[in-house]
Amino acid sequence: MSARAARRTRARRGEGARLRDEILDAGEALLVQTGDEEAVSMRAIARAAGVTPPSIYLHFPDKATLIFEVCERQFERFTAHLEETAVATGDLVETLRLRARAYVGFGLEHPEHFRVLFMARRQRLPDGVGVEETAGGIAFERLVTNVREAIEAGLLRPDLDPRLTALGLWCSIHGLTTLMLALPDYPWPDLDVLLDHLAATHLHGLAGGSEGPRG
Amino acid sequence: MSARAARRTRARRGEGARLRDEILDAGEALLVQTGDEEAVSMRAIARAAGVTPPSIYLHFPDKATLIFEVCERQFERFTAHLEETAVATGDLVETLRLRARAYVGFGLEHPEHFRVLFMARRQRLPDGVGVEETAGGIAFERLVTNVREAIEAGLLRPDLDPRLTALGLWCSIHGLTTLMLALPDYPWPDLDVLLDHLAATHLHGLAGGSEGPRG
DNA sequence: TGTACATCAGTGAACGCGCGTTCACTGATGTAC
DNA sequence: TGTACATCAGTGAACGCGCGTTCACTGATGTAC
Repeated sequence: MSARAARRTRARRGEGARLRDEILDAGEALLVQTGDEEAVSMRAIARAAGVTPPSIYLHFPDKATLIFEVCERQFERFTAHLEETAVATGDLVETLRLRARAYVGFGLEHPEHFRVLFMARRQRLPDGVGVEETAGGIAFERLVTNVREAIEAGLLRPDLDPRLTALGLWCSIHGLTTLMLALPDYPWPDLDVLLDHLAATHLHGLAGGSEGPRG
Repeated sequence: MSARAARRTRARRGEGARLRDEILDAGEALLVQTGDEEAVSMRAIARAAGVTPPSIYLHFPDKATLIFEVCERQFERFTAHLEETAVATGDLVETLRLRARAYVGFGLEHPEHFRVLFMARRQRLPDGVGVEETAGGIAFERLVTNVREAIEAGLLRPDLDPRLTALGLWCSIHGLTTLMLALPDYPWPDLDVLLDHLAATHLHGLAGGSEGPRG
């Protein structure tokens, strides 16, 4: 049951960077397979990549940098997954629902990836990099835009602040996902029932038209 | 800067259980001080308690059990904090708001405690213990009751399912807390603004009366 | 067409470390007679 | 009032382990002449 990969054929001259990708792949695979961030050691990664530990240092200065890059990749995959799903409809509110479903779905299907992205000790940003430039920041801006368009189209109340409203949606969906991951023993209702309830809660509060709020 | 405690005076006969509490205290303190669950080793706990590592085994069979008990204590403290806050008013909806504020407040003030409670690898339940019997389960039942009473008092729509509604509230508040902890670099709006927005979103959707939902 | 040499992608062995846990023990405290 | 002894709350040294990282090296690949 060793996780040792097939014997690697050594890269040819000028192709040294090939191992770099293989190391990232191995780190990612280990994260998912073991489901344990602590189990992802330099030695385990080297083993999985079919290489000796010192080889990793030809491509990464230390473990922290390696793990950070593995997470970055994951985040890009996550946001790509969200965007793929979100463009599938022209209905702005329906798009919001699909976005929510995709978010929860990713979390439940890739719990360890999700954990690394959002439940890690602290999301480190490299110096000089603003939140707006990160994959996560960009994805959130798309959600803000989605909400703003829904407001402008009259689907949501005109007095809403798009950013605040997007944050509120994010909180609900993120909370649902993390709670389901953290407390798997809880007798959760059916996911569709939960999402429908959240959608109804938000929409009946946010929806424009004659049945608006008293205030 | 050693974390070694003052030299302990040995417990008298029959008072051996004293060290048990001191060990739990030390574990808890370490968790908060270092802010790192991995830094809480048996040796570090022994050091902080002013005792040698083997002494711990007089009171706990292994590390997993010790850490589990530290977390249990934390959870009880957390729920006690929630209940203290929640009984401070007779207004049911206001009580819900206070509950939310207390929840977020606890998370932001005790990030490591909160992390251990909800962001740990997997919340383990001892065999034969149901969720309803845990401190967390009991606290959630109180929230359900709070919501049910608000519905019965006509403060929330009569067609709402109390449990589902309580879950929805929990998701929003828990999501807000975990996101603020996970992404401290994000330019978060003022907490009061956020909570007011979430309250408005939920209330305008959940509130009973003439402006109810179309469905 | 051959050969000396530089470069490059790795290897193998070792470092010092802190970890969870075990084992045989010590020495103060209390009790029986 | 004294003393032998059981009990109890710990101690000190050691175990085997996997970790991140370093260091000197090897040997295949390509290049200059």
